[in-house]
Amino acid sequence: MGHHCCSKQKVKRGLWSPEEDDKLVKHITVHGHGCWSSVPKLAGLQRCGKSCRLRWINYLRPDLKRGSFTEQEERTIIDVHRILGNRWAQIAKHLPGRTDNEVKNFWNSCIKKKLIAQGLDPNTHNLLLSSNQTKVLKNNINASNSFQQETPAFTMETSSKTASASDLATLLPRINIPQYDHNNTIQYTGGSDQYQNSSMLLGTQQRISQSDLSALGFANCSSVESSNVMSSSGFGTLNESCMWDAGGIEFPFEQQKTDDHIVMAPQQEQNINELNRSDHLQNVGGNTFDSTCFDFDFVDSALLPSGVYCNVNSMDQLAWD
DNA sequence: AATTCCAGCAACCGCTCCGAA
DNA sequence: TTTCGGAGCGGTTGCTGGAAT
Repeated sequence: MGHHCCSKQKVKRGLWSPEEDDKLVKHITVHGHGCWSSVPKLAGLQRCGKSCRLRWINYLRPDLKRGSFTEQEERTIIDVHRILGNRWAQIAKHLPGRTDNEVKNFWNSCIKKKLIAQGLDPNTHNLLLSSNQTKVLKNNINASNSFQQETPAFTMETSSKTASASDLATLLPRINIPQYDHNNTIQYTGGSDQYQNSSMLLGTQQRISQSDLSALGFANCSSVESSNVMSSSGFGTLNESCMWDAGGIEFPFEQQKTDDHIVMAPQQEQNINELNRSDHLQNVGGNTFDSTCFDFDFVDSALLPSGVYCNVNSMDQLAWD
């Protein structure tokens, strides 16, 4: 059974030969792909258009990055996946030179297992807290003042302790994403428990209370300093000058201006223009960026029509949507 | 050395979305 | 408004090569 598009044609399936690759590359280099369904005929291939498209996108495209994933890329995948779920194409957009197929395979073959080994649910990224696991976790914490998981997905630096952010994931509803106030400084607000707070709120700074931490078993941890916050993109730090430091997680800011595929809805464009005019987006975490290097697919879940970040985390927002 | 097992990866399948007619 | 075809996406399959027995 072939594809719908080629059910009437006699097409070859399975692995591509170097000769076929060569024909496809030559054809696309000279003519572009145009309509994929016509590519095989024009290129002299006994393949269906769909197969040609996949071969080009996943293997033959000249801008593909080869080799294994870096730690930075791995962190990015985990981080974006936590927000977007199995939307591999969207995730791949944060990794220049990587394809959705590549990311998906890497997730299934590597990251998923790593997360499970850390006691994390790869779907929700929350702790798999069976009573036994909770017990083990608490024992580990009590056994060492400096609790640190092996190869944690993220870390959250406190004044003296480092805890896996994933372990704190259940605190999510209590922790807030940073936002920009009228003075162009980042604030984060109290309680995202609900959407009534979701419009243009600029609340007071908060600490993660000792009781919150204790509830998770972090009995020996000091309460998290106000300068440490978790955003929709994971954990980060507000440095002394109130600049957001994503702790190496840079994906929203790495998007290059060459991303000419970005298409904004008129409302989004207006929002971004407003942000630019009011200099809301400036040199955050040492990464200078503007609207053209920002991933709108990613931020639109956190961007209100008013053009102001709200304190609804992206997961909430996605669920809301 | 032969066989089995398994992880990683490339490719396929089937579905949805979107735009044109 | 409906239909149809192309493109894109996520899930799944199956092949391959290396490790284990």
